[in-house]
Amino acid sequence: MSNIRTTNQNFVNGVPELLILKLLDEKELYGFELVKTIKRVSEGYFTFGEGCIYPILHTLERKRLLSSRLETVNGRVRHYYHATPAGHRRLKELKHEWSRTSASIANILGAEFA
Amino acid sequence: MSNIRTTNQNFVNGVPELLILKLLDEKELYGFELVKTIKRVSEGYFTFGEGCIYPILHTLERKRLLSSRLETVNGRVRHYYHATPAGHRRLKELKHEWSRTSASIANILGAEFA
DNA sequence: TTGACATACCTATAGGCTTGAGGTATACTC
DNA sequence: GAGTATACCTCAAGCCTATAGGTATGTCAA
Repeated sequence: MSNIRTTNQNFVNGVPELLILKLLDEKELYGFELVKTIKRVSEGYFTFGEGCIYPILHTLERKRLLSSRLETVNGRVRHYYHATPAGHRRLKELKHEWSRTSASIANILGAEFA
Repeated sequence: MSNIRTTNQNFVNGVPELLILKLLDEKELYGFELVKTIKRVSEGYFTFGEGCIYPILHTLERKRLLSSRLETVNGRVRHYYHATPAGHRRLKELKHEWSRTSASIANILGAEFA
């Protein structure tokens, strides 16, 4: 309500999880790369920091919606994540939920009730 | 993420404020009526309880985005709320924000990045 | 006349999610 | 040797919604 946020604004609740599952359902990415990818594919509109993304990755892995593997590149360790079949199903659910929510709001905003 | 909610689900952050401003920009409503109206116009999809709506009404009034008047009907007091010009402007902002967010998500969900 | 239910207002606690600010460590470049 | 980019991580604070209460009046049926 009182917006002290300087990066993202309203309506982003749940969006990080949706985007993470969407991107990792298609392609394996590591955390740092994912943070940048979300910014890039949204053309700078969504800026979810590492403090937002990393904990979600850990939670989703714990819930077996993501699987991960380690790879060392140039002396630095990368955690690559990928959606599991359960993660794929969860993505479908979230997309459906998003689509219903989005349609409801569009419907209300486009109508006159006076 | 871990959804313990039984009524609304994800993606509703900021939606109550948006809908309140939208409805009260068109027509004067009292709190209790507003709660039912949101449920009705969303065809039961959004169910924001009084514990969610009343505090937002108070905050928006304090910020001069809503004005109110009292009316006693059948011995019961009603607080009628209506959007002020500032509330109208805020609604325009939120609609724009919603539309940008919605478009960004639709764009990402509809594309392939693999 | 009592009890149940709807109306109409309100508050408070708890919980989830994002933000923002940190911290650690390696590699590369100037 | 300092600065910047990479790559991981955690934590406190803040915001918002959900849920569960509480108060009080009016109506209607038993």
